[in-house]
Amino acid sequence: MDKNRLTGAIETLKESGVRMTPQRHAILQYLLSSMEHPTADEIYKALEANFPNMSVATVYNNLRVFKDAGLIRELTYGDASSRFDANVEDHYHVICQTCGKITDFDYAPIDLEHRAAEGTGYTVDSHRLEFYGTCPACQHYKKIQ
Amino acid sequence: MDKNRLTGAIETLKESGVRMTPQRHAILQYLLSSMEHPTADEIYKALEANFPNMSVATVYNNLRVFKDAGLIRELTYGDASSRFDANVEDHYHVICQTCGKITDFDYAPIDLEHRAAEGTGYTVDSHRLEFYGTCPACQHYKKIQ
DNA sequence: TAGACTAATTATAGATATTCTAAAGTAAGA
DNA sequence: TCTTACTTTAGAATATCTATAATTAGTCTA
Repeated sequence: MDKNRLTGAIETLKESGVRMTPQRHAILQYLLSSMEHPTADEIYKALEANFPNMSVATVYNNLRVFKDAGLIRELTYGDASSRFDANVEDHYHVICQTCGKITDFDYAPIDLEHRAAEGTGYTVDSHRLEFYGTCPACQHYKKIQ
Repeated sequence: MDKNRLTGAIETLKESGVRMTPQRHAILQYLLSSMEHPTADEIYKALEANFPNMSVATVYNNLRVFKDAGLIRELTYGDASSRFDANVEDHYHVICQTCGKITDFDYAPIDLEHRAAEGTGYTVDSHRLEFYGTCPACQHYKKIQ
């Protein structure tokens, strides 16, 4: 993991008057090191061994704190639970419809917001674009079946 | 509502071996006549008067049946409950972040799926694009406040 | 460093959305 | 009409997430 991102994130939180606690540090570290866009429950389970007394509510509370501080993004898809992405740069996602894996797809943001605004009378300030298909692993699995 | 869409939908279901029941007919009719992208609960409440004994489970069951038959699409957003869209033609949505209203935005589909596939190794077969902002009514409301 | 103040964590209960189960009902073909 | 398999119903079960209250733990000040 990029150590600077963690220290930068801690710094950002400090500036917003958010205390650093062991649980917070661990959740943040896990999010920043993960490329897997984990759910709250996955984070909870991953840290359970090191924090046997940690409550699920703590995970949710802190995810909200991080989100409010602009450090992470919440992603909601068809499945029940939200996923969290520590990459807040502009990027799109490709999602495997077989296993649910989410992969980043870096691409220059499309320029359609003003057209959407014109076409509907809304003011538009952001957009979300996702691609659906099959990841390499699941393609392979389907082939050998 | 377009009567032909309803009869066409019933025909499609028949071909997939799905029986027509009064509840199914009502749910389908409601979906096809609604421009509001209703939630399961909204459908349930709307039909409660005519079907006092209908169960919520029936609404969910049938939405799944229709979805599997390709007659409707399920839309999931940040808020808790799914919305259902009987318009399965290619189109995008603009969503009001203040009141939750969802408006269709007809636009020629963007052509990025092959790039997403190249960039990630996935096979890509669909995409979803949404715009977020403020609807005309909420803009007005904010102005006069 | 001691004490006080405030924020964070924990455990638990609660809210909401959706699915499951088993029994009873019903559409549609023979 | 009869039969059979699919549907509906009611209610329980499950899952995710939030709210609450009590306890714990940082951090600030003297």
